[in-house]
Amino acid sequence: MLELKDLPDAHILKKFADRYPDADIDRVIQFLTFLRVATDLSNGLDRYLNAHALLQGRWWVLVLLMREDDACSSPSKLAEKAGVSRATMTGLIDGLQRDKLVSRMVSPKDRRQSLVKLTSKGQAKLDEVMPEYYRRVRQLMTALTDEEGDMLMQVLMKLNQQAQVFD
Amino acid sequence: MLELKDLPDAHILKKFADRYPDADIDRVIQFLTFLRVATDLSNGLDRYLNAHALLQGRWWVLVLLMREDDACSSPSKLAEKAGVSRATMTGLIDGLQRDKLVSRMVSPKDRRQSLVKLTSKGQAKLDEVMPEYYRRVRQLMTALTDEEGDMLMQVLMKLNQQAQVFD
DNA sequence: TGAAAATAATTAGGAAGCTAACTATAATCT
DNA sequence: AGATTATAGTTAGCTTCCTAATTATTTTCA
Repeated sequence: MLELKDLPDAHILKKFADRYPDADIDRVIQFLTFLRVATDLSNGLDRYLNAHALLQGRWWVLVLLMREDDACSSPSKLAEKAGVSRATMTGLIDGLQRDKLVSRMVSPKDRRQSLVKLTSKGQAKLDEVMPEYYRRVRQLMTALTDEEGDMLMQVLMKLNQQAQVFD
Repeated sequence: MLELKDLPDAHILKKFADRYPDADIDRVIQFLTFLRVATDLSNGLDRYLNAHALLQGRWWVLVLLMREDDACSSPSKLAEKAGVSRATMTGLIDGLQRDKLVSRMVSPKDRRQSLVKLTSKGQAKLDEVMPEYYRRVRQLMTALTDEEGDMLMQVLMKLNQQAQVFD
């Protein structure tokens, strides 16, 4: 997306502002910086997970399964909770099953449905990854004061309410 | 990643906190909410661009080219500015060239290098997409007060300085 | 009851991202 | 000058995401 270091200089900004008078430079920079910082943090998380032979999408499925009392869910529920399509969830579960971190069986109650279950190997993988993950998130977020943290949440909620502006 | 609507309830949080005592719930929620809102906004931008037969990666290459005085750059410079690998940039340029939005030629000065140039069709595509893009970004970001906008940038810079916590 | 509609999961095909390996060219350094 | 090293770009093979189409099963309702 955008490297923070090379935000456009005044000369370039003028060129864009002349051609596109609706541009609000400060707000565009806020928007792009927001996306860029989030992308960088997401990539950082991926690097950490990768060192444990996991990736963000698959890791999140394990976390969602651990949330369940019986460590069990269905692909469509997981897809909805993870915010991805059911087709994507099929692929994530395929990979996890290949690595034996989850098991898949047909639901006895509804033969259309699968039941995905966290295996003991999957739980062990979480136990390997989560403590250090939590320590690093704490380290990251304590860069913010409590007030900044609260403000950030408030701002995120406001932006979330505007999520349909692009539709 | 995480649906804002189904953040874990107290019962689940206790389960995780018991097993992983280093978890700092509030900060984890801040972190995950940040990634989720950014993902949703990025997907919104993609939906908008998609309606104009563009996608975020390709669109950004066009924007970077328009920033140049001669509408011209090389794949590796573009990759660095866009924050993607050179291999990814090759693919983005392939797609743009197929749609005749950019042209590619070998540099006469250094035969290893390519020169990528925004075509008039590419500029026309930007002129089609950018005004409405700027209006929507303005609409999105004016949900924040000026103070909130300033605070957001300050927070983003702080988080950016911590980008190496996952290494 | 039996046809139509809805639901769950998958497959197919494509985009955008990555690393690692490869080719071609240019620069450097004995 | 010639061998080595560095640089620019691409290719190959992988993951993660998407939409649209397909298959199997269940539900609905005429």
